[in-house]
Amino acid sequence: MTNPFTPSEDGLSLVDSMVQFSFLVHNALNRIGAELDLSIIQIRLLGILRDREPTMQQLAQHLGLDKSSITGLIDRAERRGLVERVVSPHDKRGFLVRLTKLGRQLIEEGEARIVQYLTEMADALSEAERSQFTSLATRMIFSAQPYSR
Amino acid sequence: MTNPFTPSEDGLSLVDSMVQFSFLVHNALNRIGAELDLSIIQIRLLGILRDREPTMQQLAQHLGLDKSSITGLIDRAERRGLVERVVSPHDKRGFLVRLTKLGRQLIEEGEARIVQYLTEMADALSEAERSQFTSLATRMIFSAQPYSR
DNA sequence: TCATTTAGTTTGTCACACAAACTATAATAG
DNA sequence: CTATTATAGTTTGTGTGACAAACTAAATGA
Repeated sequence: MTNPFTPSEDGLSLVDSMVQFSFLVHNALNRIGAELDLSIIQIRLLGILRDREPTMQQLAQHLGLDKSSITGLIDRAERRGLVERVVSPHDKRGFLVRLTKLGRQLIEEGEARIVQYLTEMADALSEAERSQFTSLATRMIFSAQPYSR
Repeated sequence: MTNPFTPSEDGLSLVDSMVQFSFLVHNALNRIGAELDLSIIQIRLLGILRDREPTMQQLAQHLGLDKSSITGLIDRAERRGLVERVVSPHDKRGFLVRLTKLGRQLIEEGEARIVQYLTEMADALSEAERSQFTSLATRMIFSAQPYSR
């Protein structure tokens, strides 16, 4: 195996290409987020809220985080006016978390930039190759074991 | 565009598949790292050191971090005995950063597990499809603009 | 009604990232 | 060959993000 964590000049192995591709996309999300003052976890948060109004609990599950992490995440987003806690109609202990107008604008702008950048990135491929890639990646995504050991 | 930040059940768009694939790999690195008490940034650090003895400066560039972040990163790794600072022979201000035996063992074990998991993930594809994927991903990697705006 | 879950917060701890100010050495200009 | 400037790295201060354990208040249910 060649070192998968540093760019070598050519001829990547399968694993190298998977890792480096992942970092490439991840770094792009990072930088695009930074332009809008959003971290990756905040992008994911707002992305989830785009079409959902989950409880804190459900957010924790969606994001794979501890509930105590969600408190802080929502606190900061709420302080910035991106999100609001709405007391749950059927459970006075809980909240529903909802995007504000500002939050919606921000995530829409962010997603637009992400789509643009990633689409440009995929311009290196032909149309046929792009759907090839989509199909191969999708198959790995849906067959992947939720890593355990 | 469908929401790229939450798994939908099927028919991913190109951008969705890129983002989700990236998260899938990233999460795997995270969890595998956690088994060995390594963060992703530490995995990258040790990975770089596998075949290099860079200065702090050069590490900052490799990792795309501020030099002050490197100080802390190396401090923690050194405290754990994974890495050592060696005074640079030609510049008494600087250091070379070097893997210790323990550090080398750890990154080798980590990389082995990463290779294993990602290889399994790619088992969803045939041999021909795997090289397809490698080639497509590699082309995107090497043609990617270092995102600017 | 009393005991137990459940939802979320608080507190404390740590990693990571940055920027600005700082120290010490190196390099360069006069 | 000194005086200035640049460079390498650390320190300090700030903020985000993550976790675990202890806690509060509401809901459930025996």
